[in-house]
This record gives sequence, C-alpha cells and structure tokens, in this order.
Amino acid sequence: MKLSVKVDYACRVLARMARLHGTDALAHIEELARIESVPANYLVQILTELRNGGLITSRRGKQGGYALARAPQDITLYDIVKVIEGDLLEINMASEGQSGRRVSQIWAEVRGRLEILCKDYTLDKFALKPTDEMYYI
Amino acid sequence: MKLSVKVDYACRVLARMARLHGTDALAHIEELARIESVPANYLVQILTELRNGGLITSRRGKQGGYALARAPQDITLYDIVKVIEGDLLEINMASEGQSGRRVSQIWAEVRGRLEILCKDYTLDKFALKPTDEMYYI
DNA sequence: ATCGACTTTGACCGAAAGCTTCACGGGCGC
DNA sequence: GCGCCCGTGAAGCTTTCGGTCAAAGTCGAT
Repeated sequence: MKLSVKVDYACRVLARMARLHGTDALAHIEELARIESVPANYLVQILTELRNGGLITSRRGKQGGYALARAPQDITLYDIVKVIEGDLLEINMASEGQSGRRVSQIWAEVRGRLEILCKDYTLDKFALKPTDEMYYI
Repeated sequence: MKLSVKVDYACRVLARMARLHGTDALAHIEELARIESVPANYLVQILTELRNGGLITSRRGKQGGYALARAPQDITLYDIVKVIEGDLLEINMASEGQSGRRVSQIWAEVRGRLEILCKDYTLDKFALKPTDEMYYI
C-alpha cells in the first residue's frame, strides 16, 4: 500500500497552482515541471487527468496555461486521489473464502473513515510552509 | 492505492485461525487454503512472513500446524499490514520540488491518523459474521 | 530407526502496473 | 501564417505482484 509517485506529483503541482490562485497568472507546464521537479512529458498526462476530473482548467495557445477550477479551500486531498487513482484504498471484491465477506466489510469501513479523514485536508493547507506545529487531532 | 491480495489473504487466514483460538487445534495449510480459497503454495509464504512477524507460531512434524501467537484481541489490522506490507501508506521520501516537503508532511500526518484508526480493528472482530450493523464512528 | 506428514527455504516466471519518453496533432494570439 | 503552448496516444522500460515449483529440513508416530 504505497502512495504512487503520480499522486505525489499531482499534489505538488496543485500546491504550486494554489499559490497562484487569486492572481490572473496561469501556470505553464515547463515552469511547473522545473519548479516541482516533475518530468514535463509525464506532467502533461497528469494535468490532463486533473482537467478531466474537473480540478483545474486549461487554456491553449499563446498565453495559455493552467489554473485551479475552484478555490483551494474547495479542493481536498480526497478529490485529488479520487481523480488520479480512482479510489482511495481499492478493495478486492469477490470476497472469497469463509472469511472473505467479513474481511471486505472491515476494509470497506476503514476506507470510509479514511475518506472522511482525507476530506479534511484542503489545498490551501498545501500552500503553507512546512511546520512542525502539526499534531494529530 | 489498492489493497494487495496478499494482505487480503493474510486477513482471511488469520480470521480463520482466530476462530480456532482457545481450542488446542492447529490449523493446517491445506485446510486453510481450501476453506479460505487461497493458493496453497502462495499461502506458505504468507504464513512464513506472519510467523517471522511474530503474529503466529508453527509446529512441525506430524500433528504440526499453525496457531495465533497471542489472543485475537491483541492482534490488530495495523499489525497485519505492518508485517505483510512493511508500511501502511508508504510515502515517497526525498521531498523534491518546491512543495515536496509540505506534501510529504501532510501525507505523513494522514498515515499517522490511519495507523491509529487501524489499531482499532482487532482480530476478534474478524471472527464475527458479517453484519450491516456497523457504522462509522 | 525409519517413514511419512508437514514445514521451511529459495529460486523462478508470467503478467500487470507504474513511470517515462517520444512524436505528432490542434487551438490561440500576434 | 507563424510561433507558442496545450492535447493525445502510443510505445518502451522497469519494478512489483501473484503464483508455481522443487528440494531440503523436522518432527512425531509406529
């Protein structure tokens, strides 16, 4: 159960774009790739998925670029993972074996609680500088 | 971020063994494989890992078999994942790019909360029949 | 002692997923 | 029309995962 690099990239890039929110500046692929250390060619695909997922908007041509589709405080970690990975904690359906159903049920409950947890983390929190003042609630 | 089949198998098998806890019966590989629909040859590896992780004990020879190393209520979902996967929610260290550190920090916090959450699910809960009386807390 | 059942270990392999790169098509502003 | 930047799809490489196989080690029963 490891966090994919793709999600990591997406979070970093969105964090960068969150800082640009409010201004009318657009983010450019090359710039994002350089600042956040993401392979540009890979980033294109990620941005496309984020756009199809409704998290960002794009504009083509000269003076084109990317921007958040809505305010940073309206975009959660849950949204990001949902768009990129499709599912937080994908569970093996089928539920085979004598204990299959019960195990699936428990994991589904864990997923539910994890989703609620992830919805607490909005994108504006990503724009802040790292602190060690963060504790578990 | 999908739950591996391996963890699923481990949970199912441990659930089965939890039901045997208290009796002096031992679980056998072929029996476990059949009842929980896990490939026997694969199950061998999983049981070995669980034993090395201290969750179960084994006894060789005729009338050998496997049993839980401690009471079901002392084995949590967290323990299982830790032994099998090594880490709940493995995070990409390195923290590259301008937002890398901050993103890593947030995910680390999510992991911490997820760990706490998983420690609530003990193995004795796995032995119960599936119910729909379970709600999120 | 020896036989047989079971565990233990390690090597191996095919398939799938993940990460990355390349090449080319398409819209927008000047 | 030209340059710039986004858009799309496909192909390659690497790693992980799920599963198999073979051979050796261990112990209990007889």
